Amino acid sequence: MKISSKARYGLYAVTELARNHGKSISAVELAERTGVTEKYLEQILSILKKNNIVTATRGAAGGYTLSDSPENISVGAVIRSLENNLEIVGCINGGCGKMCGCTQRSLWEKLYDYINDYLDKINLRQLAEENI
Amino acid sequence: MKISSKARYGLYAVTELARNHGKSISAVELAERTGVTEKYLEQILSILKKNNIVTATRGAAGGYTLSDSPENISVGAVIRSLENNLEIVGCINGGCGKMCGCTQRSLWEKLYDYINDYLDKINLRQLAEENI
DNA sequence: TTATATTCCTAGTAAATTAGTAGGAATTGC
DNA sequence: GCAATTCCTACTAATTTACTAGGAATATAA
Repeated sequence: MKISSKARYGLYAVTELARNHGKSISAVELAERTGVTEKYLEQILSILKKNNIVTATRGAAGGYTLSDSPENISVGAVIRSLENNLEIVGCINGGCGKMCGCTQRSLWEKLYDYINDYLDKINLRQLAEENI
Repeated sequence: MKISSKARYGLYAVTELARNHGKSISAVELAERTGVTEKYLEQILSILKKNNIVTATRGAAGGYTLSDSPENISVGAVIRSLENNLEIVGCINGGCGKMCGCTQRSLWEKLYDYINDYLDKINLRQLAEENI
């Protein structure tokens, strides 16, 4: 149960975009500033684009920008885009008489709700200003 | 960011022990009831023993019991024993001028505190009685 | 129109972690 | 002594994560 580096790297990138809101920053530039390799960061940014967190413009002088102002983008939205397994455990042995996920279901459901609530309360502006 | 099956299986096992508090149950028996293979469950139980969650007695008629009454053992204690990565992200690029974990440190620290608080509020008795 | 800088797309590989298997030694109760 | 058990350790398989790589598509500017 840990945060993937993909999610952390993505959060680095959008934090940097939040600090420069309005400007378009290329993947190369973001890679340099965050210390993540360009190609890997491109993939991460493409996921963020699909999830409408960032907007990309192609061609020379292109790059990435936040799709909305930093205070309107929650850390939760970013993390949910990049973190694959922030999900509930299903029923493992459906109706087989053994123990199954159902005993624990409510436990994990609530836990994930907690996590999401917490992450949704923090926005990129706060993160950029290290005001958490 | 998901709960490992090791942790879930371990929680199955201790839940079953909680339901039969006082009795000693063998790994074979527990494996049968939970649907986890015996050898794997043995390993899980040995970790729980090291963390003083369960007590084992060897030899014929031996088996496992909870080290304390179910209401005194929190789900958090069980999960922390079995889940390797319930931890804070350290500084990744120490003082290198790139972005590092420190920007996000407070974020993840608080998140993990939240998670632990939540899991510590629930004890094995509640889980056994599905009273969550 | 040509060079250049960028995003975009996809396939592949390497590394790490998780999950599970296996065998047998040590211990205990009958 | 035998049977049932925990305990210990090494190994393998499967899955996921993390990255590498190449090049097509697109846009800008000289």
